[in-house]
Amino acid sequence: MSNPPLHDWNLAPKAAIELQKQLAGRVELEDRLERIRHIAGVDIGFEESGDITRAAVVVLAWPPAAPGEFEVVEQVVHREPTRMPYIPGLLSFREVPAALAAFDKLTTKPELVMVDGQGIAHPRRLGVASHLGLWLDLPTTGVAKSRLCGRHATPGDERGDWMPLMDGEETIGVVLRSRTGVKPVFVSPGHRLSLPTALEWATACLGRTKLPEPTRLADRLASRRG
DNA sequence: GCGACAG
DNA sequence: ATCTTGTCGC
Repeated sequence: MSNPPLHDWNLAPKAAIELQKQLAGRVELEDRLERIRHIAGVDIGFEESGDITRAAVVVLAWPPAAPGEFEVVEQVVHREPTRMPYIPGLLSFREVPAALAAFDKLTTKPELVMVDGQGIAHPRRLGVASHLGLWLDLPTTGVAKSRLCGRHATPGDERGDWMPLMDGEETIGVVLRSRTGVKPVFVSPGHRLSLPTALEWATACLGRTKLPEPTRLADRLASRRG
């Protein structure tokens, strides 16, 4: 893949926050997708007590052979020294550099990328999925296991039930019951796609577990299990 | 000042 | 995120 215009990642919190406000203005929430043939899942894990950051990308073929049965086309792992501590709201500065390096190793070019974390459901509308989407210049959607910001009612108990995630009058994502009887996931568009489309793809990629297949497989690989 | 807080 | 065994439930 090409080398996106990287900025300085090692910024002080205050400077990082200002940069997020700038970059948020570049995020596109209109659908701008190519025909989907490959969907990538991305996640980051840590080794050596957190000293090593491990980025994993798994590419799945679309459509699946059978509902919920995806074929893994390619998967890569990239390890590098951890550069930033975890600070709520500034997650992308800790994870995106490693994710970009992992994408550089990728041979397949996905038309859609699912990221473990928030898209625009972020205080400044620049969660890790949005930030990564800008630098990859690819459609991305965020699927997080818990809430960062916003308020919402409890979605129904049936798989597929959802409720909007609101920040004041603004709808920033949806809380989706991805599996009956399990805590819901938080879906929000990252870049180059709308919320309805983000929800459609997150739902379309569901297997029989809580997380959509792209993110679930990347999660396993990043935690050196898969 | 007091909570809340993706991974 | 990560450290960790068994155990409850479909």
